[in-house]
Order: sequence, then structure tokens, then C-alpha cells
Amino acid sequence: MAHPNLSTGPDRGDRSGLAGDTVRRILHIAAAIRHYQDVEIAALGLTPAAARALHELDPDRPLPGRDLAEQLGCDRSNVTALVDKLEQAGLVERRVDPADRRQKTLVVTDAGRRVRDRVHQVVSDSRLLDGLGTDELANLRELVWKVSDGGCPEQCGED
Amino acid sequence: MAHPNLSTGPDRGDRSGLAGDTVRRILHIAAAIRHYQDVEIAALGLTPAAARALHELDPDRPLPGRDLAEQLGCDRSNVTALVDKLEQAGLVERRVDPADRRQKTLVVTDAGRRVRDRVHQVVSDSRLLDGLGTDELANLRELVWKVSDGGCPEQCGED
DNA sequence: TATTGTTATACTCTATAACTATA
DNA sequence: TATAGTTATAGAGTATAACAATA
Repeated sequence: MAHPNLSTGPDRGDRSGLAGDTVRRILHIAAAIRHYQDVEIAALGLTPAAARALHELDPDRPLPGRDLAEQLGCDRSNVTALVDKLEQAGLVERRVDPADRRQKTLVVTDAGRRVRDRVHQVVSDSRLLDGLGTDELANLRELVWKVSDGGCPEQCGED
Repeated sequence: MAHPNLSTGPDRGDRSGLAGDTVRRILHIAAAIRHYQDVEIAALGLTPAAARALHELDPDRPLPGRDLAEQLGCDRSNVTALVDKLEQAGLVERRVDPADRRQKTLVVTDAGRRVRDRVHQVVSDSRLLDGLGTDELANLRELVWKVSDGGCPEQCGED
């Protein structure tokens, strides 16, 4: 394991127990968020993976499938199937890159832009945080930013 | 949609934008946690779903598969395959309940207890929170507890 | 030879429906 | 008739390996 922050029991009071509790709770929250997001994604006629692929595409900066695969952290072969779905739905177009005919540039269509905006709304749906006060929300945001990359919410860009 | 906390752009400064940022960041963190946990789960010779099933079983209180399915939030048919794996690995035993011969009680073996303890360590692995100070960690923990069920970390039990 | 996209294939996870044996 | 477990099947997600076209 080679990592000290591990404990078997509840162990409340020491840092390991606190951190372990927090990690499990974060996973629990994420699963809940995913659950209702997936319902809304399905209502858009997309699978979660296809929605994420569309969301990852920048309508103003088309890119080859290889780069999308890298952004999604998956194999190129999966991008083929994902883009198949998006293209069939008229949300994305494949265009052979004249400069390198091996590559196909992925272009978000006008319809794709609209659906992508809806996807962005869905993945930003924050109903689970409604119970937090304004200061608590700001506090939570700073903490999760620090956890995810040690950056600062005010200056850094998005995901 | 029927929910007001939605925004399309970055919109930093208003509550919707803050909350959306936070939600996406939480999902990002959860994905990172899952990623390294899955690696360690695989090192135990288990799939993530099988590990979760084993973790959900209480070695001191055997229960029928139906209850495990409910705890996992999945269909009974999946439990069959999951327990197949766990039983084949010698971690769990199926025993026909004499009181109701339709039911099969799931009993964690001694080997199962040991692996389950390791699984608990893995799902509590908090390396991602190492960058937080002690007070920040306590702060984060209170906030995620409030989000996940409005409860209080000091009094309530585990997941 | 190396790379892009594709295809074929396989495994995991999950769901539904139908079956069996009990109750 | 209803329930517990199982089986068969299907779809989604992801991975590897091999292939064609291109560089």
C-alpha cells in the first residue's frame, strides 16, 4: 500500500479516520449526483459517455479524435463509437483534415452546440448543494479546488 | 429541468455559477479517487463491483442476497454473478436458510474478512486529501456530511 | 516505421424477462 | 399467488489487438 492514511475501523478523532470518512462520503455524493444527471442526460437522447464526449468538445476549436480520446482518458477505439452516435444524432461532423489525411476533425454542429449547452447545464446541476448556505458553498468550493489541483478558484479556468 | 441552479457559462460570482463549478469539481475528484482505488482493488484480484459487494457484507451479520441487492441498489440477478465470483474466490459462502429454503444466506469466510478489511482500507484511502491542513479536512468533512444527508458527523454512523 | 481511425473481440456492469423451487 | 435465486439476454462502457490509409 505504501500509504499511511489507512485505517480499518471507524477511528473517528485521528486524521486517518476523518480523511477516510470524508473520501467515502465524497464518493457517495458523487454517485448521487451522477444518478440524477444520468436521468437528464437520457432525456436528451444521449448516453452518459456520449454526453461527456460532446461536453468535452469545444465548438469553437475542432480537434482530431485522438485528442478527444486523450481528454476523455479512454482509447481511440471508443471515440469511434461515441462519435458515431453523436454524428448520427447530427450533433457532430467528421471532416478529413486536408493537412494530414489520416486525421478526422470533429466539428460540433449548430444543433450540437445547443445540446452541448444543455449538457453543460445538466453536469452543473447543483440541486444537491441547495442545503448549504452561501458562505458554506463558497467554503466548500475553495476546499474542493484545493483538493483537485491546489489551485485557486478565482484565477484558474474550468475543468 | 424545473430547477433554478443552472447556468451555461462560467458565471463566477453568482450562486449558480459557484455551485455548478463545485459540482463539476466534486465529480472530478471522485473520478480521480475511483481511478486509483480501482487499481488497488484489481491488485486484490477483485472487480470494483465485487469489492463493493464484499465491503457491503457484514461478516458478523450474514444476510440473504435480496438484502445485498437492496444495499447495492442493483437487481438480484447481478448479485448472483457477484457472489459467484466471491464464492469462487473463497471469500463468501452461500448457505440455504433452513427457515425459508428459498433464501440463501451470504456468509463471509475468514479469508473474506481479511480481504474485506483490505477493501475497506482501499475505499478509505485518502491520499487525495493529503494537501489539506487538519482544520481544512475537518471543515471539508462537516460540509460533505451536511450535503450528503444533513446529518452530523459526530453522532451518525457510517454510510 | 509510426500514427489515425477503424473493426473485431472481450470483459465488466447493469437491467429486464422468464424460469425454478419454495412459500 | 408471491418471493428468492437463477438464467438468458441485451446494452453501455472500456480495453486490447489487428488492419487500412496515410505520413
